[in-house]
This record gives sequence, structure tokens and C-alpha cells, in this order.
Amino acid sequence: MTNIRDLAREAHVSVTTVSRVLNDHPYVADDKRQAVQAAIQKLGYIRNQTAVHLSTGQTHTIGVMLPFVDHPYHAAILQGIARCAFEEGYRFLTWQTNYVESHEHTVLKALAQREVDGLIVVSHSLSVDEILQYEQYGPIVFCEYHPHASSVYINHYTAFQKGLKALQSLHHTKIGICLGRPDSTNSLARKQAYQDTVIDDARPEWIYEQALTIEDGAHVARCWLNQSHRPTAILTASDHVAAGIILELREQGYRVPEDLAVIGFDGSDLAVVLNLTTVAVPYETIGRHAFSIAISDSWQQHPQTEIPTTLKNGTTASILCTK
Amino acid sequence: MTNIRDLAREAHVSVTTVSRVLNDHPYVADDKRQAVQAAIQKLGYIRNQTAVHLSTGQTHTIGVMLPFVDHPYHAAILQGIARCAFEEGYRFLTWQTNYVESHEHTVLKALAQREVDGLIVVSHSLSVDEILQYEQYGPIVFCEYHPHASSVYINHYTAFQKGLKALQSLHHTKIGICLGRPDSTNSLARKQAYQDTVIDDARPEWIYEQALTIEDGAHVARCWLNQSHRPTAILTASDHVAAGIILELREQGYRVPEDLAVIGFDGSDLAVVLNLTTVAVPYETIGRHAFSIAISDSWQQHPQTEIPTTLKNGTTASILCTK
DNA sequence: CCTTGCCTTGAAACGCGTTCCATAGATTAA
DNA sequence: TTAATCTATGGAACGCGTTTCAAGGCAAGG
Repeated sequence: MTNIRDLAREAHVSVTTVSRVLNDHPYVADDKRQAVQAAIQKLGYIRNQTAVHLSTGQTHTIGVMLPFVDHPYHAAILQGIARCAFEEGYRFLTWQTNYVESHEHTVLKALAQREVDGLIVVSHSLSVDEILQYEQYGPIVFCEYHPHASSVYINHYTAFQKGLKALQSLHHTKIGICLGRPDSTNSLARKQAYQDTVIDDARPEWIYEQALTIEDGAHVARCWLNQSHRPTAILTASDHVAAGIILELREQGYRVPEDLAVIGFDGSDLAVVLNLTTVAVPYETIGRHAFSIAISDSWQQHPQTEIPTTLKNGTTASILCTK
Repeated sequence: MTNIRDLAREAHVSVTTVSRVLNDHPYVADDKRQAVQAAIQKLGYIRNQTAVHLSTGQTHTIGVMLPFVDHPYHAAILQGIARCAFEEGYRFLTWQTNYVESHEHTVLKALAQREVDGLIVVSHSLSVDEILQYEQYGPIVFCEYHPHASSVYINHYTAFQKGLKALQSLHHTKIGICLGRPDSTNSLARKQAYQDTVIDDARPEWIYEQALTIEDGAHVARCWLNQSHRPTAILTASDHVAAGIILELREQGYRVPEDLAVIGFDGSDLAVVLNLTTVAVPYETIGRHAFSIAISDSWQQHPQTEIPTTLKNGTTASILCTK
């Protein structure tokens, strides 16, 4: 493999001059520049990026920590990151943690070991404080709201409220909700929105937890069926769960929204297909913002960027049917 | 930032010994090993991976070239790669090319510049020969069948045949197909399967091209509606397209499968939701295999690994209804 | 007692590009 | 004319871990 010293010898210049040519530095005479370029051609030189990384102390790479890459939600954020990264000439490394804490530590160590210039944390199970201890090694941007960290987020409180209020304006008062991991930051905000919005009728048994997948949704539907007092509407935390509920209910001969109104969350392809009413979230935008904060200097001020959500109307939530 | 020379000074040993301790080399006396470890603790040393990469000439990183990260199909392959990479202590860099050739060149250059140890090409638009010119810089594994390259693939010919034969066994003879990018390797194989299987009734006007998304599927449905001679069944190249067809037809008051039988391709979440009959593809398995070939030496023999597909029965294809 | 082989250790070279600092001629401003 | 800039160029140090090579010590085999 030829290196810049070979080029210098070939072009009869110093390595410094070669480096200048490679980096388009202005102080190089035309004849020398051409000589170097000729040498590059002749020897088939290709820059060793690893050496550049070591020398400059930058990798031009951003790490992304997320639990799963194949969830539409996360993939859409990745998409935003990917777009932005490409435009800026950056790379991104993805780590799938499955919410395993030791895996999350691996990712954080990678930042400390200078494998990446910064980190975007899409979702995590370690405590924020634990993660922020690694901020001394580089920027860490969260895709969730955290008051003392750089974060790009949607307001899960108001987003959930949007769904709940929509149901209330359709005259639903008996409203249930589905949550994912019950203790996550997002779930807590959602639960709070539930308690604050469905003030008198919020019931613990109408909060269905651990609902993340289509199968979980089907399970929720079966739970609902077994309840003596049932809500007339359910707001879920993901379109997948909403889909699972709807499919299982149809399977059992129930109708949506007549027997149960359902609102999804995410605004995914599934919502399009099932014509779900859903709280649409611009995930790609979140990814873009997170990336640009990670590579700018602004992260040091721990900026908070809220991304708005919108309610997208489908056919799975309509006015309460009082049989 | 403390480095191994600082450690050596602190522990009163040579940098070689420090390096040996860091790499668990056996020939180090216990007392020296402990001295080094104490120094690491005291100085808060963290290994600089970039330096390791330069020194060893390996990055322990695999690059992944794909058009989009947010397609379930690609995300599932990524998932497989991510799992395997983690297990092996590897990282992976993802490049989203949007099928733009200049972007694909960027990715290939990254291999030449030793940013990654190898490359997994999920899908591409450059010619295989052009891509293989970069094989001198490291392993390149395709997730498509290419006779002169390392490839992990599903046999699109037999997979498509599986769908077509299923329709034939339901007494359909007027069968149409949807393809994605018409000149891709996969589409050519599919078209061939169509011509070979639906021998006498294959018609050019029943080959719907450029069908990739839900919207494209809706467009196909409208084309179908406008045709004077219509097929009674359509085999698509993705569940998304199948979903688009079905939704549009329902919208227009047609029934599936009574008016048109539809079979999807991929075995995605969409298929579950819509109870699609689909050709299921184990994408994650493809990712796993591709990864393990990329990091082993076997790639030099250009191994060919075929991954089997299965027909998954839903309700969108049933016996031909002769009204 | 000598040879062979294994354990331990360190100096120095290596991988390779970037950058600081010094040098020197060419301009330009004063 | 002199001082101050600017343009060009190169030597050498730097970032930092790995690896080769040489050498000294010691035990087992002959």
C-alpha cells in the first residue's frame, strides 16, 4: 500500500506538501500540486482514513444506540440520521441493545474509546445520569425529553392528550390506554396525561401495560373482552398494538369503532393500511435534528428541541355508539 | 488523555509490557501485570480504538450498503447483521444510497480507504463488475445471487414460482405480476419465472412494473381496473404493493380474493395485519449469513448460500371464483 | 556441564496522515 | 528603503497502540 511518503518521494516534494495537496490547502504551487497528483495517479494511492482519524482525533462518525433496528419507529429515526449524516459527510454506527444494560455500556465505552465523535441515544434502559457520565468524552443526544441533557423529543404528554381529547370530543368517557415499558420516561408522561385528562374516569385496570407488538395488542383485546367493566375506547402507544387489538376483535366478531374505538400512535404504514386514527410522529425529523445537534457545538448547552405531533384521522375512532 | 506511555512510566515497565497486559498476552509476570492494572485505574486510562485500528490495520467494522434503512425488508436484514456483529464484537456502518450510483461509489471508496474491513451489499444499482473491482480491498458480500461473487440470496425464480403455482393450483390461469425496478437482477428472475410457469397465458400488459410502495400498489389496482382484459390474480414482489392493491380495490368496492386474488411477498407485519397470503422470506437469516461470510476467510471462494422461502397462507388468494 | 527451549522484558520500528515551527523569497504598505 | 505580510516548502514531532527482534534468566533434557 502506498502512503504519502511514497508520494513525496515520487513527486520530489515533502510529505507536508503532499498532505497539503490532499487537503486542498492553498499554499501549494501549481507545478508541485500537479506533480503530486500525477504521483497519486501513477501509484494508485488511496488515503488511509484510519490514519486520518488518529491524526485528527476525529472519526467523523456518530454512534446510534437503539434497542431494535427493525421497528418502523426506530428505522424512521435512523432514516433521518442517515440522510443528514450523508449530507454532512459523516458515517453512523448502529448498536442494537435490546435494552440490555451491559450492551448499552458497550456503546458508551465506544464513545470513550473514541470510536465515534458523538452518540445519539434513541432509547435506553440505563439511567440518564449513568449515561451522562460519558458526556465528558463527547456529545450525547437523546431522542427523549431529559431536562439536563441535549434532547430532541416529542411531548408525549401533549401527544397523548391529543388522542385522549379527540376521544372525549367524540363523547367517550370510558377510555383505556396501552403503554409499553411501564417505567420508561415516555410511559410515565403518558400515564400522567391520562390521569390529568380523563380526570374522573381514569382507572388502573384500563391501563394495559407491556404492550409493544401486534401480539401484545391481541392480548390486550382478550383482556378487554374478559373485563366486566370495559372502556369504550382505547388509546395505544403504537400502531402495532392498535393493529393487534383491531385484528383480534374482528376475529372475535367485534367491530371497531362501534364496539371499541381505537387510536394508534406513530403514523406508520400500518395506520395507512388499516385506516387507523393515529397520532402521527415525524420520526425522521427527530433523527435529523438529533444528528445536527450531535455534530454542532450547541450540544454543550443541552438544547431542548420539541418536535410537534399531529392527529391523523382514520376510521377506527368515531362518535360513541350508545347501542 | 493518558496513553500507554504514561502507563508505562507510572507502572515502571515498558510500553510493550503495557500492551501485553491490555491484550491479555500470557508472558507477563504477575507483579508487573498488577502494577499496570493499578496504573490504568489510577490514571483512568481508556484505550484509543482508532490507534488500535491504525496499528492493526483492521477496524472490526463492516459496512452495509443499502438503498433505504426504513424498509421493513432491509431493516430485517440489518437486524440479522446487527445481531451477528454484536456477538462477534464487530461494528457496522450503514450507508443509505437511494440507489444513487455516486453514493454507492462513496461506499466502495470507504472500503478502499480502510474505513471498514468488509462490505455487505444489500441492494445496488451499479453493475456487479464495477463493484467487484473493489474486492481487492476486502470482502464484498451480496444479498442477491451473483455467480461470480460471494452471495447470500433467496432464489427469486423458485420463490416466485411458488406463488404462481399456488395460484395455478387454485385454478387461476389469468395471472399478473408486479415487479419493482424492472431491470434489477431479482426482477429479471421473477419475470423469467412468470414466463416459464404461466406458459401460455403470460402477457406483457399483466406485468406491472415500478411497483415498490403502498401507493404504487394502489396505482396498479387502478391500472387493473382500466384494463379490458384483466388477470384474476396478481402476484406482487412485496407485501406493501399487495396491501396497496387490496386497499384501493376495497375502496372502489371490489373484493379480494373474489374479484382479484392477491399474493404478497416478504412475510412482513403488513401480511399479518391484512392476513395476506405471502411468500415469506427469512431476511434476518440472510443478514446473519452475509455477516459471517464477510468476516471469515471463506469469501475468497465466492460462496453461494441459498436461503429457502416458504408460502404462508392467508385469505387473499382462494380458489378462482367463476361468477 | 552443555544445549535447547520457554518465560520475561524492553528498545525501537512501524502504521500513516497532520500540523507546528522555521526558513526564505516575494510583495506590499509605510 | 525598511518593516511587515504573504506565499511556499520542508523537517520533525505528534497522535498511540502493536509488533518485531534481541537478550537475559532459568529449568529440563542429554
